[in-house]
Amino acid sequence: MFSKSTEYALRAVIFIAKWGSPQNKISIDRIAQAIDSPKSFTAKILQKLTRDNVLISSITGPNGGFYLSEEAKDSTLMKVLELLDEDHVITKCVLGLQECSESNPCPMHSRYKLIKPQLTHMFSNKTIRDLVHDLEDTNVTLTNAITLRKKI
Amino acid sequence: MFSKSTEYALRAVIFIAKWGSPQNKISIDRIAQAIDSPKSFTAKILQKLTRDNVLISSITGPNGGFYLSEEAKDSTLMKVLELLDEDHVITKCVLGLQECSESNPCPMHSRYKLIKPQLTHMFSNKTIRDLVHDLEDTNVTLTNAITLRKKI
DNA sequence: AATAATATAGATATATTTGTCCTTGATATA
DNA sequence: TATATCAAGGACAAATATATCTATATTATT
Repeated sequence: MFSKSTEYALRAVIFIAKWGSPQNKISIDRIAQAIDSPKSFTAKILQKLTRDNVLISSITGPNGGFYLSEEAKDSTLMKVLELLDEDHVITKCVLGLQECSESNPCPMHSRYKLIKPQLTHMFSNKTIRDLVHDLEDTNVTLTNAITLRKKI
Repeated sequence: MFSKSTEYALRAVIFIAKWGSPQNKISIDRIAQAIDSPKSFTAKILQKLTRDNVLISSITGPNGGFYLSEEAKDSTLMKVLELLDEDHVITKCVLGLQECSESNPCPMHSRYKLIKPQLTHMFSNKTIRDLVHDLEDTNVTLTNAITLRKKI
């Protein structure tokens, strides 16, 4: 559904939000290992998400790394999609028509219009803080188990 | 959501099913113009869908072209996704984890599992015949109006 | 049999995505 | 102030997706 860039970004943001804080920043090495993504490529993606410190914050130097401010944790994962210009994956016509709408519908429009809001809702109705909180007492994962096994 | 290849394929199959028959085959020129897609590229994609005449049938030579047999019209659009190996767009983990499952869920799993079956259903609960029939008396489109305007 | 119209197939070109590497800049700490 | 540790940024490389072009095979019609 999403590009690899976006998949990495979503996983990274959740990981950073869960384990990072201004007092405990997370290095790109740790992030890439945790979410099983190519390090340098992930670094590039995170750069887009740190622009203007809207979502992710970063600090260089020793004990530097990435974290989310408490304010940033009020954002939703939809913010990630927007910053990467990938929200169109959800919002655009499934048949790729540029002007698909209620008055000029594609053959799938009447059906997809019932699903689209659910996808939007899925990424926008919970703050990152809530999402991470939900995860605290579950066995949820962000890593490919198959990769973990290789590393062991 | 889908690749351009898949978007073109879905639009093409619907168009061919609506206007084509063994007695009235549709040329690639007409298809590409109707669905607003690059001709040669679309031809390549249709080749994949004509393998073994599973979905689209084709005949070379004068008055040749593409059509769907009555049997093929019993298929669903899910068949297009399968033939192009794009059903994973719907079925795979939204965060890109290879082993995301009920027992090893990603943070979005519990939410996406409610939507995934609806997406599958959307592409598999109606035959292409039914879909085309639904379209007969509606103002549904398969073309980018903006492109139409350019051509006029 | 010749011709024209069609899809098929292969080669190539272009654009985009994904990925790596190396240098630079920033900063905490010794 | 020197050094080590971190992200930022730029250049490049590889893989994949998208697109075009040309030649070939098939077939209906003349």
